[in-house]
Amino acid sequence: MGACGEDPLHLADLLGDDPVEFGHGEAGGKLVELEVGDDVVIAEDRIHPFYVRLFAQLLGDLLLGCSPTADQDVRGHRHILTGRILTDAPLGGHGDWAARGAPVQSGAMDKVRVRFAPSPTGYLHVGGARTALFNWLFARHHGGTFILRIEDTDRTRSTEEAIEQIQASLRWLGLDWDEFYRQTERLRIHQRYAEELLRRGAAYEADGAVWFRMPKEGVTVVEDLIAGRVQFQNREFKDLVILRSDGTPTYNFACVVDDTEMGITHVIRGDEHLPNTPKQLHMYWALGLTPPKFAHIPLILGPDRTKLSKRHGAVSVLEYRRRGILPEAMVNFLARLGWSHGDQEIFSREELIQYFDLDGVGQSPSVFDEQKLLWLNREWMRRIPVPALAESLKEFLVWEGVAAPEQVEALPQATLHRAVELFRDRSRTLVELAHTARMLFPGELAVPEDARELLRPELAGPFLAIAEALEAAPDPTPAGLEALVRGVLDRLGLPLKAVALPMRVVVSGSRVGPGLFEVLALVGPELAAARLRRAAAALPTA
RNA sequence: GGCCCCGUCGUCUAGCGGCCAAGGAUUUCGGGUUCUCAACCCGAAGACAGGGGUUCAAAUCCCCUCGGGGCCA
Repeated sequence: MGACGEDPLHLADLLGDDPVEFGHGEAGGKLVELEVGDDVVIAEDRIHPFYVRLFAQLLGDLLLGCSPTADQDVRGHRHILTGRILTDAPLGGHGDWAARGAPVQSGAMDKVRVRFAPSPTGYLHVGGARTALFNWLFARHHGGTFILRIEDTDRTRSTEEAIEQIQASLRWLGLDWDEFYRQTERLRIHQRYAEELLRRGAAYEADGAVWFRMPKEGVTVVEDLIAGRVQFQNREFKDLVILRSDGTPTYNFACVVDDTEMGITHVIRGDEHLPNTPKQLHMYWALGLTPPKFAHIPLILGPDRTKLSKRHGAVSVLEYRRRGILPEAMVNFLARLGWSHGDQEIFSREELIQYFDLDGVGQSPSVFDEQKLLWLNREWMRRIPVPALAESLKEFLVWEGVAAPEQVEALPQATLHRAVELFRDRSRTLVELAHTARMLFPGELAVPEDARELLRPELAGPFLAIAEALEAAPDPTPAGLEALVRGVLDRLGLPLKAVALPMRVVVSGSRVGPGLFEVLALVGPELAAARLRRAAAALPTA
């Protein structure tokens, strides 16, 4: 279409009379005016730059037909799109801020938009999860938008399964995303930006690839929200490939383009990306764009103080789920790794959202300490409402082979709830809780090694007497059973101490656990009696 | 090898020049309580990497060294 230089074209002319519904959610709005001349101007305060760009993509051919213009000094909430390069309207930002080393102080800051951008080459590990969490918390704290962007440009190593895993991990942690993208779907956009760089002379073609020109003298200053001011000597830089000969973008370039296109305001990512930042800054500047703010968070280390990786054992988020860690505990733990709020240790999701900000993030790397995770997990086991915990427990009962699904379903809810109440104080994980719950189900309980010597032959008589009494128990409550058992023991002239521990072992399969009478009531007098009888028969004969 | 980042109890951290003979949490070890375990309560042990400055005063600011890590080659 040859709209350039001709009469202003109104949106209505392109799309009919009605204003177009555009975007969704809070960021959505209505386009009221669109002119195609030297510039395309969309005037609508409520619309976010991202959607403007999205729309521009729809009109891509039209825009590409225009003669490009220089970037405008954009003011207010107006978004000016040139024929090829699409720029947003950074509020109060000016191109030379980083050169001067002064962070952008925008009076009316754009609504926060952050992203988590994993490459789908494997499961989500705890380091990535922490980065995702910090981004999510930052977005939620500021009422902004959290974006999940899959960096799947490396097609040989990216898998669909990994994408599923990452999403499942984030969902489990309760980190919901507002927008979702995949990099491979955006190739054309990357190429368009590369063309713009070529046109501006900031890039050149060689060996079939497109190279970005890096400055070779002076210094580049990165004003990091966490690391502070970091200077790089430009003589260290070499030109870098931004588009490979096959047309795919390289990491730094794709990152800049996507962050621009998505209107990212804060790039919160791992410290390992800090050396990439000056390269990215120069690309923003070459494009006439105001860069987002950067916040590089210190890495998470393994016990050997090297970057956490597979070598350190369990690092997959879903692996911790399988181990019976609660998402509440994991989130709490991850948040406290590198971030703090005074002396507080336990944070609910709501508190984290309320308190989290970048000024609470430290500068030094932290070691992933499973001990503390386990402690937090038990704390959360005690805080979560019993019905919810019981619900989570059910799948572990099956996974851990404690009971068949139909057995789990057959268990009275009151029993399950009571069991959770009694056991959770003594369990650090749902897995432990599940194993403790084995006593609830019919079947033989193995006598643990450390309890063998408790089962002495002379207990046969008392066991049988108690079993008999239990079979006729009039009151199956803990108090009722206590009275019953104490009565039998009084008749036999035995102190409770003499049989309590062996009984617990026989009835529950362990020498540790809740109060004896709680256990009897929980297991039920019938099952308890059966176990006592079988034990009496199996006792070693003197 | 070059560049960059980091350095408070084993671990997570508070500390942002005087309130610190360094606080909390976890871990470990004692004690109390109980039929056992857990929980709970009380207690113990445990750190400003080292050296120079600046200052009346430094864990806090500056420099060097050492140590650890990351990125690139």
